[in-house]
Amino acid sequence: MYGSLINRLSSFAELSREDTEALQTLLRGRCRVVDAHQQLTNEGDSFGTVRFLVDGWICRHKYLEDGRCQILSICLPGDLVDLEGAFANKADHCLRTITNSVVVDIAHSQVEAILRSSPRLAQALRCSIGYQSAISREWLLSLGQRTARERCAHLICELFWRLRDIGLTSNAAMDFPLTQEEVGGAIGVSTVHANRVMQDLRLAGLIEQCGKKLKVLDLPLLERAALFNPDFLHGEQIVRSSRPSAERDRPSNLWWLLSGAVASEC
Amino acid sequence: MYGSLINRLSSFAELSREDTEALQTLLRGRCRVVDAHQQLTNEGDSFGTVRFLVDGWICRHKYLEDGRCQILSICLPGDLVDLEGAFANKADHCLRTITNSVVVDIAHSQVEAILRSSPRLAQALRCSIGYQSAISREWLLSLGQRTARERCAHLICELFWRLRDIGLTSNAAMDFPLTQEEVGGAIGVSTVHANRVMQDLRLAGLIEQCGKKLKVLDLPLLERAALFNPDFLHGEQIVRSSRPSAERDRPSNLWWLLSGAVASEC
DNA sequence: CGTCTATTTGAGCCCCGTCAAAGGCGGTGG
DNA sequence: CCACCGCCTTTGACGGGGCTCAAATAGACG
Repeated sequence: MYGSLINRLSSFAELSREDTEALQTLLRGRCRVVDAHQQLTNEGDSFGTVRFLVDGWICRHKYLEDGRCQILSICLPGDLVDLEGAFANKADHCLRTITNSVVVDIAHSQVEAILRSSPRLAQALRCSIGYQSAISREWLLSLGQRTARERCAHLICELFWRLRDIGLTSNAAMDFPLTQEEVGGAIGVSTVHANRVMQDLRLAGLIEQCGKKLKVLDLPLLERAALFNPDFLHGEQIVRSSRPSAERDRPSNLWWLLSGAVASEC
Repeated sequence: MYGSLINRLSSFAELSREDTEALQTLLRGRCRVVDAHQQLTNEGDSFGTVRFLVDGWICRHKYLEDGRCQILSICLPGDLVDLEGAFANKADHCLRTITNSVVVDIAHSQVEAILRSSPRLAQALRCSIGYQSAISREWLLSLGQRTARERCAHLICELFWRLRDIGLTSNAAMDFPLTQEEVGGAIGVSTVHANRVMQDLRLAGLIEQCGKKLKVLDLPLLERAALFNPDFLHGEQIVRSSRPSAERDRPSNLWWLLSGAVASEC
């Protein structure tokens, strides 16, 4: 049940048996099932809890006053959804399920308890924040500089790698529950144009779609069409595997400093 | 000398006399002057220090392999530039000065010391992170949904409000050192089109430019042309003024929790 | 006063948005 | 099992926003 969540966090830090068990205890019985296409959060809501996405796809999006809507990011199983809660009090954007989803809302005090008990989980969450902001920067680059075709290819590459990292691909096949309207909202083009671009990628033999499934027929070519740099998703993991454990647990970065400052008040 | 920095941080938390003095002591004699258009950081650099922008304008930007380049954000005096250092080990983007600038590189240990001494400074930095990611989300919305004219107007509004918040406007006038190439890089259009759009705003009587100065002739109209929502920049400040101090200093959010977890290791 | 950079202007083209309508496909009810 | 309905996908035509190439003008600086 929590496999993808554990997988995701494990890719950021080597979780011990106690860590995963503590996580499972925390989540057990708290899961909430939400139907597809449900609004989870609205602009102006305050962050009361931390939210884990255990299963399903969710998107964060933001409206212009005239109704235009941009998807800011797509959350996959294992993602921590309300990271902004750490740095702001009110949401400036919305949250909506794409598929049927399983989410867990956890009171801050409980996350606090479990994080206190495991520096490795704290490390995993820290990496998760860095990971998601790296993706945001890549989306800025996409929306500003890539063509619609490149953006679409890039989105598919990103989702493919992210799903692969959490074990949700089988060979070259993956779930792809996004409607073309959602693809358009993510890559900043109209629904009609999203359709034409997806068609183009199919006709070029790069991908194949059947229902809500997508198969990557030629990953190298797709990545070339996307100007995709696979490293951008794996900055954290790379660090993980290239450094001895002791050093990795004591990163010389701001996180520690700011943490220390706050901790001094306790 | 450090006025804008103190101003900026003061807008996020009520700094005491000791806080500002400690900041000044930390910065005194460490300032480094950098010419305009200098590369400060390259992709792949590791984050060794925390960096404050004391004076000047800096931009963060990211390249596509074929040379296309998108500006991710613009840093103004008082901004903390290397926030990513808290969440990643290597930079996935670059840093370049727009104007002559004054920056301070501070070793992590020293920031740690000063933050330990002041929870209010830690609060200010936390808000700074939230502030900057709110701006990033707005840029995503801009690049994805606004037209070039709206994006350009929005950029000007954003910079105007941000400069005003740190006391760097006089009435409706502000510095505007961006070349049209940089404007284009920020709003995701070609230099030529950035020129036409700026001209359009001038002809519409919304702004006036003279050298590196820009005057907002009709702020309400400019904001309408930008679909600008002034709240988006002031989420943190609003919280600040609408809550009693005691409660504000003890935000019930993730920041504390993650901090606590790391602190438990010390 | 010459040089370099930034701004401006024009022409032509193509990417992509809009509008409109025609399939496809799954689900629901009879 | 079929008919119907709503949602999603697909297709076409047309117009406009924005890109490219190219060249002229204006400023900044030594």
